[in-house]
Amino acid sequence: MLKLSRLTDYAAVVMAQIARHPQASHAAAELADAVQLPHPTVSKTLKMLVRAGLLVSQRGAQGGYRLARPASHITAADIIAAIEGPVAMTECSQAEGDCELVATCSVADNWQRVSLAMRTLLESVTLAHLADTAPIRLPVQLPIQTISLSAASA
Amino acid sequence: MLKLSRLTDYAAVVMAQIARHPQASHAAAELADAVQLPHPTVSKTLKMLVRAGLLVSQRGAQGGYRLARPASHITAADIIAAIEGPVAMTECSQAEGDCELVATCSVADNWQRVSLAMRTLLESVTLAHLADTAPIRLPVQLPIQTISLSAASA
DNA sequence: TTTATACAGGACTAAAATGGTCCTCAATTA
DNA sequence: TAATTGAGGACCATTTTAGTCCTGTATAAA
Repeated sequence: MLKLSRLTDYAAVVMAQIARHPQASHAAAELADAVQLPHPTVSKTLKMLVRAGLLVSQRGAQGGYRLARPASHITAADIIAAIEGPVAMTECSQAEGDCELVATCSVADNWQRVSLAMRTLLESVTLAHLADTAPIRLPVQLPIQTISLSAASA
Repeated sequence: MLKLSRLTDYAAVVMAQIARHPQASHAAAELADAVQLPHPTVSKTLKMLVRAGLLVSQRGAQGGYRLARPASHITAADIIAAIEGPVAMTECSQAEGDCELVATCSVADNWQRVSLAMRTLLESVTLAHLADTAPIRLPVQLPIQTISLSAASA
């Protein structure tokens, strides 16, 4: 289904919650309560987001989490990558490319272009967009083949 | 990783193989040999593609598979949907929407817009594109917010 | 009519990913 | 020093995925 994992969904919701109050430090318990999800799960998600460099944490009383950088500089691709690893539609779209069929695979090139387009799309959506209640605008309604996406432009 | 399942990859490769020789009927064994994948697995994939209406099959000697319609009318989204079900990034982007948190979920709207954009992108890529060796062109390099994607336009 | 070919459908298994919980340790602050 | 709060990782149950195989059925050619 080409679906995000549930944890990624949680991550987005939690990040949006923090983004709406960027000054404050948010404890895991507080966030779990705010988004109506179990504490351990939210906590796990937060730790992943810290490791990915999207959040900074502070221990101890009055500690908690806050954004590592402005919401407008955190993208949907960042959040997805923090939980699921890099956005890549196929094995061979990854850097390491451990698919041994690349040689005989006739569609690898074009799948990778599609994959790149998806990544570009996800990079164009920021946390500020997600947290906002106003509809975001996305560049996808043009007829195909009007605009070039060369493989080299990555 | 927002990755396609391996079977979906196989499906794309097999479909491309058929698309390159649209007149002939292709037996599962022949295709498995052509794409260098095990017969049972290719066979399973083919059956799924038939059930999704992307291929038509003929039994018996000289039977096999061929495209149900021209390659230019089969999209990447079709192929993905045939194997993995409808393209939807989040639970709540699906029709049935069995996520009971929608009410409290603050990002549902915008995730659905992103999901829609992804689907649109995948629908704009055809099997003819995938099977072709020429680079495809995709509409994703525009700056964000120049073009509107309203939720209602689905 | 018979036989070989080739797909249909589904059962089945092994392996991996996912979702979720919990425990112990470390840092910070009042 | 005690209370708070995150870090890290172990752990388990469940689901998904990948892959194989078996039995049945349709078709075409001999």
